[in-house]
Amino acid sequence: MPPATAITPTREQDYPEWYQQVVRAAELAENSAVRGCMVIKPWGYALWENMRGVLDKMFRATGHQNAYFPLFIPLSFFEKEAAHVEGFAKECAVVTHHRLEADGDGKLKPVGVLDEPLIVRPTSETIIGATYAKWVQSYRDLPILINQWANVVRWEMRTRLFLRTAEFLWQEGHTVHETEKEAWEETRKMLEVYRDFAENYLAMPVITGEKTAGERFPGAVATLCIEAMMQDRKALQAGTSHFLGQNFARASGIQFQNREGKIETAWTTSWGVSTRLIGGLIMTHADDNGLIMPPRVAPEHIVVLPIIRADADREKVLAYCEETAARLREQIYDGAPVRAVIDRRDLSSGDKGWQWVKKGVPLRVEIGLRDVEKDGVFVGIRNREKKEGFSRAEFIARTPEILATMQREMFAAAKKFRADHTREIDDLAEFEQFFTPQNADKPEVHGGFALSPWCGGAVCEQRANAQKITIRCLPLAAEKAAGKCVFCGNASQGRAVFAKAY
RNA sequence: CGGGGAAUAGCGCAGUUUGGCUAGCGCGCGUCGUUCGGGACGACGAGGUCGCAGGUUCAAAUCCUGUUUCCCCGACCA
Repeated sequence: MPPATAITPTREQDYPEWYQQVVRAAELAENSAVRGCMVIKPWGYALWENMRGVLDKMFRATGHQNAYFPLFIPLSFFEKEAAHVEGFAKECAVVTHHRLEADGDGKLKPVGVLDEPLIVRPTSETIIGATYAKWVQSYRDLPILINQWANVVRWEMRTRLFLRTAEFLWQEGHTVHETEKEAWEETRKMLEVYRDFAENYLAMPVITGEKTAGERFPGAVATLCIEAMMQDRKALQAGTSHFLGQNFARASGIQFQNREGKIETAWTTSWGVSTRLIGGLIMTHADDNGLIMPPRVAPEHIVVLPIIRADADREKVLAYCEETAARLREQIYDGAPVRAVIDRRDLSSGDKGWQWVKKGVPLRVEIGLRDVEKDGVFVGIRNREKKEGFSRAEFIARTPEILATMQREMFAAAKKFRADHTREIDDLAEFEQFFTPQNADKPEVHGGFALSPWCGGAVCEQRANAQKITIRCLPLAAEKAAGKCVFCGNASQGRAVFAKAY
């Protein structure tokens, strides 16, 4: 007997373990021999490439260019911004030597101590800032609008595939502006790009908001973020856009002569999303049978599965599959040809089908002799229960629409889930009850987003933190006069999103 | 980094307490045959320096020391 679900355990039985099993069953990534560092497998990397492709277009459309800066940052650069140092020092990988020599026992040991240690970038504000300082002399040199696709390293104590790895892939935008206003506009504009991408491509609803002082990027004046709700109702910070004020410009010496001929310090921003988004995508959409890829970023839209009973049928069925795949590829979905593959592997059809279910390919098209004879196809739509029969012509013609519908349904389902587990809470007892599991020994999935009035005070924020609840953000859309702080009863600044988080 | 658990074939595990024949099982993998529309079956077969390094012993997967990696909880964080 096969298991009732393709993934064991189910989300309800053991959510963290379910997550890992989905990553593995979908062949997205696996752990490597290096502590905290993952191998991203072809299916996972193809997903990342699609995500990257979309984001890259969006960055270009908003006037940005790509460039590349060094992996290593001289320690002295890093020391320049005090808050930044404090925030990242504990998780820096440091290069102290530049040569290996064999010792007597046939082992290699590092020799050649560097005069100045290099840190492996945890983020690139300082090295890019130092470069920009040379590039900027006049207001005519501004703005600088640059993005970098790169890997960064943060030596985290506890890692989880995609969600928090020691090395991860990301993009980091770094911009320089003449005025505070312009830098703020950039910060908000890029947050909006992230929201657009998360919701319209990943089908992952997000709340846009501003971080509290305690949750801010080290060295930033303000950090804006997009926050998503995972299926265990915890929050995931899915992207950030920082208004850095003049802090980093001052530290790096980014100055320019303004229109009046006076020397001024520039205004900078930085913004990033990472492979963590893949973790978010999984925890937003995957079910107990594995991953479900949102069509717009799926590595393949369709897998064609030939069902061959007898050798005599093989040629006929395969020819029909080929023709079907070719005609599918002539269809345009989301501005590009539909991505379809045929899985010719000689495996039993059930096994093969389940592999694709777990990988989350949006549409599985099963084709056997029966379909060939009646010019039909039998289609599994990954976010639906039942497989459906179509005439071939109808299915091919409707494929773009089916994919678009699926994308829409996935977003709607995720949005409903979030709404179902979001509550406005004004009362402290209710607040605490909301975040307390019924079964303390083996906590069940509970809680969600509490929209509660907050006075803006760090003391009240810490009262929440003590219960592992954090203020995810102050939503940009929040109404202002929202009553009394749920903790102290003082006048609130507006409702904050409280949640347990990754 | 603190607490807990783990590492034996690709995956999941037994064996370790009480050291002792040639280290087993299920799935997967290979070949052949029968199959094939929601996880097929039979026969034969391949695959392991028991995480790594030391030590104790006539003898180590098993005992001791160190170390690496993974998982869970906590602190920290994208």
